[in-house]
Amino acid sequence: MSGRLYSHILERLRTGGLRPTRQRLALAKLLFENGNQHVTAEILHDEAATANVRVSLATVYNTLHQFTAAGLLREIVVDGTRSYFDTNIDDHHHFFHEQSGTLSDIPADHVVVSQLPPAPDGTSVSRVDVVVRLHKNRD
Amino acid sequence: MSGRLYSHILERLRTGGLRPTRQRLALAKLLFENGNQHVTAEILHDEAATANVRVSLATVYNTLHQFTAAGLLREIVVDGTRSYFDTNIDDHHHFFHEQSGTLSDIPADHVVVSQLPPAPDGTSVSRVDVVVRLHKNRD
DNA sequence: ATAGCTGCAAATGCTTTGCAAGGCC
DNA sequence: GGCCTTGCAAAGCATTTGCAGCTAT
Repeated sequence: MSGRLYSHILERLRTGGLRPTRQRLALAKLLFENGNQHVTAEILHDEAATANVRVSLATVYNTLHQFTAAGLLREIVVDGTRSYFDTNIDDHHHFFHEQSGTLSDIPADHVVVSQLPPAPDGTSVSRVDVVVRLHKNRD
Repeated sequence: MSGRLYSHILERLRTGGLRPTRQRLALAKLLFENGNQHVTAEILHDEAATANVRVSLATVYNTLHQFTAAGLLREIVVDGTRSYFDTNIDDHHHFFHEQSGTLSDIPADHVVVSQLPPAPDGTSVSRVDVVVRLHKNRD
C-alpha cells in the first residue's frame, strides 16, 4: 500500500514535470501516507526534521507550491498570516478553529451552496470556498 | 446626509470607547461616505493622501482594526498576502476576482448554504464565509 | 492633568529569491 | 554533461510594536 502510493506520487511528479528528488519524495511520503491533513510550511518542515529528513524551509515552500500546481495539494487561505495546504483535493469545505488556528474538513455533501448568482461577464467560477469559523463556547 | 453619517460614526466610536480624533473621523468619512467598498490598509492610506489627510500607515492599520472591533467594519481574508476590510457588515458573501485581486459583494439572499453539519462539541459557529473565486475566461 | 492617540522607525513573521553547489536523466 | 534542484542567507511584504510627543476630555 505504501508502494502503491509511492508509484502514484512518482507518476504525478513526472506528469507535473517534477524530478523525483530525495526531498520531494520524502515530503510526499509525509504528506500522503498519514491520511488527509492540513499543513503549513513550518509544520511540514518540523515533521521532516522529526523524521530525520533534512530539507530546508525554502525547499518545503517550493515543494508545496509545486505539488499544488501539479494538482496533488490544495492551498487554503483562512488566516491572513499563513497558508495551509490540504492533502484532500476533492470538493469539500472547512471548519476553521479560531483559537487553535487549525482546520478540519467538512464533506462536500454536507454543505450545499445554492442560488449562486452567475459569474460576471467574461469570468468563470474557478472555485467556491466555504469556511465555517468556530469559536470556543463560553459557558 | 453627511452630517447624519458623521454623528452616527461619532456615536459608534464612543460606544467602542474610541475618541473621535481627526484621523479617525477622516478615515471614517472616506470609508462610509462613498458607499460600500472593500479596502486594504494601503488603499485607504492612499485615499487619505489624495484627500489631503495626513495619516500614517500604522494609524490606518490601527484604525481599521479598531473599527472592526467596534463593529463598523468586517475583515475579510481571501488572498493570504493582504487583509481587506468591508464597509458592508451585513450578512453577505463575496466574489474574488483573482486577476485583479479585488472583491465584490454577493447579496446574502443570493447564496444559500444548507445542510451545514453542527459545530463540533464545545464550539459555536462565529461566521460562515463563502468566497466565489473568479478567473477570466480564456476564449 | 492625564489617559489615550499618533507617527516614525525598527522589529516581526511568513514567504520568496539569488546564486553557488549538488543531483537526476 | 547539462539542466533542474537544493540550501543558505539575504531580501521582500504586509503588518505590528516601542516609544516620545501630541491631543481630546
